Amino acid sequence: MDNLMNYFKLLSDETRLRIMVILFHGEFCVCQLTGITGISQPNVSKHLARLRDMGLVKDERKEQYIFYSLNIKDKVFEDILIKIVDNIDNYPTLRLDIEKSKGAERYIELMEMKKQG
Amino acid sequence: MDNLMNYFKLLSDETRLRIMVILFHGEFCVCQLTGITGISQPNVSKHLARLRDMGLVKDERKEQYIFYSLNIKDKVFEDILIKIVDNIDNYPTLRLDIEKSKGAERYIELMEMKKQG
DNA sequence: TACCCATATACCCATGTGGGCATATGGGTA
DNA sequence: TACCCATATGCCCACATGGGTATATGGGTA
Repeated sequence: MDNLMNYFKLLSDETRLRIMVILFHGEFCVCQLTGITGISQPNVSKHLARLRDMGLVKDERKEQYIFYSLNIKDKVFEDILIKIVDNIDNYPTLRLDIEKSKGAERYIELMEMKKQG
Repeated sequence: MDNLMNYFKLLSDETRLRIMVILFHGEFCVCQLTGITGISQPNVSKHLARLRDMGLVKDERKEQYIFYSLNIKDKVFEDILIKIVDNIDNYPTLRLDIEKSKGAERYIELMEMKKQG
């Protein structure tokens, strides 16, 4: 039951709920998640760390970026997430995040452009 | 989305999670919930009040006892609860609560006996 | 009215939490 | 080696939360 409660605690925070739902739709790096959500980079990182420590998310470095993706083993928790995603139209913020996530390469391009000045 | 987050926050607390799962199986008064769970009466009352304020639970007085029952209108939330109950065997504490709830009249009888000395 | 009893509330404490900001880390490259 | 940059972490603050104990409330009954 502790696990179950921890899942709910994780989803009870807006930042984490948004991150989880975005990651449900693909893998994204920190700068993309920051761009999509408008949440500060340290904040995104901190919540990702919590999700990773809970084993719900895994990370993989690709060149200079670290990509996160879901890593859910608990069937009940997975079904809960699916339930949310299936009803995404009820949750405008989540819906908008998903829309923006479709153009998420943009946030990496912005990083590259910034480097080249 | 705020509602969704509130649902998760409610379920992230052990006391409330247990109460919700018990109420899923019937209606019970405060003293029964106290007896089933072993949680103190003020604590049970406080959490019931929060659940009532969220509109997830309703109360009805019957003689000297106040019975609480579920009052869930949100389909997503209802499905989440069902998901938990369907997998109750994964959660020993919840399972034990349900077992004890089957003999919950006992806790009312104890109250009556106490009155008569 | 006065009392009883099931339930609700007030107050206190210790603890957990999220966010902002500054800064550390560490892999890649020159 | 030294530097750059994406990401991670530390520290701080304000605030919410949960539980315990004591007490208030309010419906029923005499």
